[in-house]
Amino acid sequence: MSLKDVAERAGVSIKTVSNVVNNYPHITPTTRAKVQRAIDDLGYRPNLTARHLRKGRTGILALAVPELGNPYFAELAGDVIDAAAEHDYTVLLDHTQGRRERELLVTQGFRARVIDGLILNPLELEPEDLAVRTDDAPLVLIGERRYDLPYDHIAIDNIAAARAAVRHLLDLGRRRIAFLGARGDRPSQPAHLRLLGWQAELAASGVPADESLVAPVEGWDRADGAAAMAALLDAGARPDAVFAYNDLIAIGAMRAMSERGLRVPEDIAVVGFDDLTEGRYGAVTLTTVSPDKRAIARLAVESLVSAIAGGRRDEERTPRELQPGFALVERESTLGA
Amino acid sequence: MSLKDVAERAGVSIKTVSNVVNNYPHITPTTRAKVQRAIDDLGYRPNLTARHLRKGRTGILALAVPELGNPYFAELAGDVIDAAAEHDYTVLLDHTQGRRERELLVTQGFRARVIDGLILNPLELEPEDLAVRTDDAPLVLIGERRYDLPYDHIAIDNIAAARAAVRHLLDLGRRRIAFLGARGDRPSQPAHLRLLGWQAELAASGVPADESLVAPVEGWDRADGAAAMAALLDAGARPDAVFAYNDLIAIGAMRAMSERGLRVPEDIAVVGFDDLTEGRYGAVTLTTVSPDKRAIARLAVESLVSAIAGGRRDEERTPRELQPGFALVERESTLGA
DNA sequence: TTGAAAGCGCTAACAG
DNA sequence: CTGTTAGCGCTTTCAA
Repeated sequence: MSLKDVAERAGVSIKTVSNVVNNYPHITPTTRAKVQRAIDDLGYRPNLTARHLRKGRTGILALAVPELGNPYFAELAGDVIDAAAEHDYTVLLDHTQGRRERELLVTQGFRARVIDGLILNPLELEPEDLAVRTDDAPLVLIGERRYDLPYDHIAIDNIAAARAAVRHLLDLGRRRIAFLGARGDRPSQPAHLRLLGWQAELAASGVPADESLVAPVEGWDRADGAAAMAALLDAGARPDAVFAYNDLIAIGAMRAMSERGLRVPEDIAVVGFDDLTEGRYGAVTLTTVSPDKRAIARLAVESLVSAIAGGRRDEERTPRELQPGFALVERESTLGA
Repeated sequence: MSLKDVAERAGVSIKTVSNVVNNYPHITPTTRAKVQRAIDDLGYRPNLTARHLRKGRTGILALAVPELGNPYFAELAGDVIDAAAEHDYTVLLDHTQGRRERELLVTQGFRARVIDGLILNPLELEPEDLAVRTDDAPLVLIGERRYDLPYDHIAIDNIAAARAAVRHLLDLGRRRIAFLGARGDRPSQPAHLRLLGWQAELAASGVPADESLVAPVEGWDRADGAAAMAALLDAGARPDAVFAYNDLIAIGAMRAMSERGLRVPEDIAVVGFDDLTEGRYGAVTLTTVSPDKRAIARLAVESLVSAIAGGRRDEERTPRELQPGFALVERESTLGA
């Protein structure tokens, strides 16, 4: 069933039907009614694929995040879907599992021209991977990592956010503040900025940064946090506070502490990062850095939509560094019940 | 850039290029090399939209879940994406917020013909909404609700699963077992089967089903669980166990208990449903019914893919009721540390 | 083994 | 205000 069928049934031309379907204004009410009638009778629905082929746009954006099992990305994805809907775009979701080859595949546009643009949160992708990108769909980057490439990048000020977290712990009188979430193998990678913030705030307060309090993690989930905390404690470290790369790691760490009979915050105060809903419902609610996810989603979508509409090629654009706000949310894991 | 450009550059016809791109076997190596060279030089990528228009299929499935913020659906979505990828399909994700009109919109195919099929987890949709469905993309239903309509339905045996949970509590000697997650306004709705299971298992054991231990919820998140538990306790109920509709409600309920100084499981044992990773990292780990999410995802995708391939119209199909397995995972919230 | 040509369903000129 | 026509880029008969 196509425009043609409707046209035949209504006794008009294809163009007229198209006009009705697209709400083209100058149509006599009689014609419109006649056509509408045929549309209803036949149950006609326009074929968007054909429309897209013709217009060169599909109305689909892709969002690629490392892992939907991480509530931060799930919540963000929901916000992106909502923001995209406001611009009449729908969202195709990918998860890369934080693996470089998957991230690479996504940026190289393996959906060639079914998407109009891509929002990517890279974890392992290297600048050179992005530099040789050939796909011409607009790309917007989100997340902690910065690439000095001609793509808009949306992320909160991670260093400032980390400093605020550490500042809060220092203000509470804690001095032996551990950082959970370094990557031993590649020190410059994802958690870099938050680690820098930790160092900077300690330095600014004249508190020595004890490297034995920096714990590496294997991944970014609760199990990794629990393992890292256990390793830290087993190695004999005695922190009085923990700043975790994210809430999941913080939650895993708290579990490890409770298994060892350590109390939060009396023995060890904990601050996380992401403000997951999950952190508000533990036995001890979690103090955390709360990035403005809605703003991140909105800015990413707006950036992409304008790039698509503008039809500018990436190389011709001046990339923007957009920084939504964040807030430190103080809860029981630092303040007590 | 199109096949035409490549053809011109290679000095062959469009068809030949198409053959190369599609790995059509009977091509002389010389020709293939020549064409491949042109493809590489030009950086040609096939336009999937055009291919789809021609073939009548898009290679995109849609998955519509109530809420990505609920980790159960986020985890399930990840599994569906993986299962779809095995069949060379990609997934377009929607969230309906459990609102009937959004669910309706999705089933009526507002993405008309950009998707080849739809997997839907309805919450509020009524049978009559589905009965008048006109969109002809195959549909597969997942989740607790059953509709007697010609669509495959994939869900674990909710009554049996609920009974196993209640059985476990009874075996531990609990007798005043509350059910958290009824919907006061519409008793027949989503949580129906699990409530039935609660009733059935109590009846089978000769334990009276105390209706004052059935607590309604406003929604399905942690806050709803906390509110329901608080209301139950404030009303003077003194359960010695709680079976929650899902893990989020159970987690919220445990938070409400801990705020009142009640201990889990000493004072009240708790069983949830969904087996979220989150439940394994609280101060008290959560006993829960663990549905086989991977199997649900796999079956849903396979059902859809075969319906698409078969080209059968819904009315002609014999709907199947597929039941993946589940397991009761016993943890601290019923067994203690 | 390769080429020519038709057509998937739609929109956008351009006419009338 | 409405009709005709030419493609968007691809696959697919049908020939050569």
